[in-house]
Order: sequence, then C-alpha cells, then structure tokens
Amino acid sequence: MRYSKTHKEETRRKLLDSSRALVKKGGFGSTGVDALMSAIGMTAGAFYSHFPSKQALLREVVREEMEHSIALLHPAADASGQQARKTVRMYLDPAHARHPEAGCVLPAMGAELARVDPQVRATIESGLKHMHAAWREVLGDDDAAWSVMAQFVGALVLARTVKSEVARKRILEANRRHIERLLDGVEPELP
Amino acid sequence: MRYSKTHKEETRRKLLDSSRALVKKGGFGSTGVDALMSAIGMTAGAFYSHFPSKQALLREVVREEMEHSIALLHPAADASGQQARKTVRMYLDPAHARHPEAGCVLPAMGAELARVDPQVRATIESGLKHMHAAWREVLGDDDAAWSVMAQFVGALVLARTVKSEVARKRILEANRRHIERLLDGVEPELP
DNA sequence: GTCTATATCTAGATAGAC
DNA sequence: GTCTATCTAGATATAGAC
Repeated sequence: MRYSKTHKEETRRKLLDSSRALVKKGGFGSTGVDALMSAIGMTAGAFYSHFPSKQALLREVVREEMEHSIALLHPAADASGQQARKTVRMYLDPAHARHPEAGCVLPAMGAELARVDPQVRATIESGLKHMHAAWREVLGDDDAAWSVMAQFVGALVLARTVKSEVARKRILEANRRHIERLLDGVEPELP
Repeated sequence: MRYSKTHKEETRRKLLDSSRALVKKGGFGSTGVDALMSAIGMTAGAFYSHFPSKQALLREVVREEMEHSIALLHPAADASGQQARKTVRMYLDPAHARHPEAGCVLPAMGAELARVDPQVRATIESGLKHMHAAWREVLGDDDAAWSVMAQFVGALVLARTVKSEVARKRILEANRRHIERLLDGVEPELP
C-alpha cells in the first residue's frame, strides 16, 4: 500500500485537532472545508476520505471539545478549595479571552451550538451535568454551581465582545473576585 | 414621484425590525440578504437602496439591539429592589430561551459579536457600561454587578445549548434563585 | 489516501428596465 | 424604489487520475 496502516488515523487526528482550534476561532459556519484542509497542508477533496460531510466533522469536534471543556472547568474537589480557585483563575484569565482557539468551546461557539442537531446537544447537556456535579461538590450548593458555570461562559462572551483591553480585564477580574468570595463562604469539610 | 416621501423610511424601518429578529434567531453569517428581504416581501436587489452592504446593516442592527438590551437588562433602582427582581425573572424566563428572535442580542449573537469591527464593539462596550452602572446602583457592589450580567448571558447561552426542556429550566431557575439571594443580601437604603 | 478538476449551489453585489 | 437578470466569488461535495 502507498500509505502506512496508521496514516489515515494520523491524518484524521491532525484534521480534528486543527479543526477544533479553527472553528472556535472563526466559527463553524464561516470556516470552509478548504480552510480546514489547507491548515493541515492538504486539499479539500481529501476531506471526504475522513468525514462524510462537514456536519459529521462538527459532531466529532463538539464531542471532543466537551471532553476538553470538562477537564478545563472541572475542579478537583479538595477540602481547601485551592484546586477550584486555580480553575477559576485560569478560566477567567485575559489570555483565555484573547485565544478562543485554545479555550473552552462554550463561549466560543455559544449561539452556533444552540442550532446543532439534538444528538450533539444531548452530548453537550451530558457534559454540562458532569461539570455541574463537580462544582456542586466544591460549593455544596446546587444553585451556586450552575451560577458559577453561567458566570464562566457569560464573562468570557462579554469580555470578548468589548473593544478595549481594560474593559475586558475589568469584566474578567470582577467575575473572578465574585466567585472567589463565593468560595470563601464555603464551610471547609471536616476531615 | 412613484413612491411617497416616507416610503423609503418605512421600508428601512420594516427591514431593520425584521432583520433584528432574523439574525438573532439564525445568526448573521448564515442569514442571507435574500432571506432578509423576502421576510418583508421584497427581493434582494432592493436591499442596496437602503444599505451599501450587509455589514452596514449589521452595524445598525447591533446599535439598535444594544439600546433594546439596555432597556431589557436595565433595572430601575428602587429601594425594595422589586424592579430588579422583575427584570431577573423576565430575562431568565424559559420563554426568553425559546425565543431568541425577541430577546437580548448578547446571548443570541455572542461569539459573532466578538468578530465584528471595532466601531461596533465600542458601541457594545458603551452599552454594557450603562447596564453595569444600573446594576451597580441596585446591588451596591461593582463586582456583583458584572457577575449578574455575566450570569444573565451565560445562563441563556447554556440554556439554549442543552437538549432537554427540563435541563433548560433547571439552569435558568438556579441562576434566578442565586441572583435573588444576592438581592436579598442587599441592605435597603434609608429613605 | 490524496490530488486536480469539476459539478452544483448559494451568497453578496451590480446593471438596467419600469 | 423595486424588480429581474446577471456577474463573481465561495461553498459543499463528487469523479477520476495517480
């Protein structure tokens, strides 16, 4: 054979990794198959050896992105809440706002995700419930957990929308401090 | 003249009102000029008598939407905070999640707004600062005001992303209760 | 498996008739 | 001011050569 056994698998992997970044940066609808393929040094025709359609790629992108976001938003529950604080600082960092391609899929694709097919939205819902359970553990409060997740996503959307760097920083810092205050109020569990 | 003096103005008004709803529902990029025009019973060619480009329409849509959203998110500051509670309940209502075309532009266009030209983003930033000042007044806390605004936007993005109606309701209700608790903690001002 | 070439479609924008 | 017709560019997807 002209290509090694693992060649297809490797190409698919490169395509997915590259595409995940591109669609988070530029949006799914406005990023063409040609752009996705030339980003890994190939031409559009080869795309269809890996996915039957652009939509099929999106499904896989969202699936992998949700796994990534769960890791990103998932605080390891420790008594002191230090892990949770680290997660908050990382998520609400201005660098995250400046680099959607490397960050969480939820604020990056937000409205577009609301229009994908129900199968994908079920995947997202399941991922969100995992994240919520983890924050519920840390905060000891069901409502507070959903509230923190909404703040994460909303703060990033707002921060990316404003023009000035100073406003971007203020929005992120305000939300970070507000969540940290919430964590301060959590009673440490007895050992 | 074949058309009355106010005809152009009226058509432009209809086009803007209709387009604001359509782009919030379907996204700006994926809603074509043809769809925008046929929604008001006209053909694509006539579009360019009113706007030099689709981008120019977007600028005006965002400008008007921000005014609308300010009104939507702007709580009248009264001592009891009843107006603020009403705003919270309205914004985080499942009906708002189900009808982006009639709701706030921020969760509906989120990521797309992050990619519009700086002039428009300055308009958005200015609008957000107005909203923030109003919530700062109600809550008496700078950070809490940004936090509530982020929760509004984030909760709606998340609620629209999940598949099941029950998850949608839980996310919105959790955020509503959490914000109401924040309002409960506000010391009423002395008369 | 990937490339080139291409079929097909849709989109933004323009020209000219009315 | 609006319509029809059309230009041009870009998109998704397919066919056949290598």
